[in-house]
Amino acid sequence: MRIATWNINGVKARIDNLLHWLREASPDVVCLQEIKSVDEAFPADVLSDAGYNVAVHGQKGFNGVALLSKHPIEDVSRGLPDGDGDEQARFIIGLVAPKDGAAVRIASAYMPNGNPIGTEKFTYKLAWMKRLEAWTRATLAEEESLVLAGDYNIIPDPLDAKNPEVWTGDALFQPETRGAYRRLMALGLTDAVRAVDDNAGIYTFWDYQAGAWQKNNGIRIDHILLSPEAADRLVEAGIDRYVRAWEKPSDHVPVWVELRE
DNA sequence: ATGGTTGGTAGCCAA
Repeated sequence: MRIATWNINGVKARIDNLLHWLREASPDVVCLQEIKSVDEAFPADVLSDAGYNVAVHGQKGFNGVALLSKHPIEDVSRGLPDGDGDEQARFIIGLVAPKDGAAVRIASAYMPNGNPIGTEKFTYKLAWMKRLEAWTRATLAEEESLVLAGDYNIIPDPLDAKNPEVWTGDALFQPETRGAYRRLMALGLTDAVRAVDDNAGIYTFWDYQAGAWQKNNGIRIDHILLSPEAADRLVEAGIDRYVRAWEKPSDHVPVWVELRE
């Protein structure tokens, strides 16, 4: 099963790119972030015509996440399922069950950006990470194939930025942010891309400004994290960076994993 | 060099 994640920065502005990439890459499941759409305006019809079931958790103007799947999506939850609620639409999870294959529980997560540091936005980011860690700890006890995919808005390591020194004052690279990510990973998750390639220079985001793409001034902030049961099934992982060179691109590109049945 | 670009929305806010 091929599972991808992509922050598309507006589903309405990106629908042609999305459909084009779906035809080329043909993923089984796609975790979308920053759809910037309410549920009613999400283009479920054209995505259904393209062969995908849809589960959406949207809001007006900002944020918003969705799951697309060639297989049925069951047991859908919107928002982090810890009962605490959230004014911002940042998490959706469902069980994807192929007819003739093992099921995978898959989340599409859009972590808070957290900038600027020293404000309530950064506090919200750290609180959100803490909630995710607590929920993940409890959920890993189920010993299922679990895939936590999304835009983490976290640069885990200096290797994950072309110019790490320019990110020192940024919420994406703060010691508290990286510490929260390390605690999450220490629960026993596997970073799928790093499991197959530990080289520098692997990025998923290039800013629109100052010619970042042309200079390859990128960062790696979109991650696919696997439970031990899912990691046992890991075949391959990759980043579709060619999508960043298309007309009207998102500032993020798709990241994907292939899991054996 | 504290810049500049995009999306959603209707003035700026978020990234």
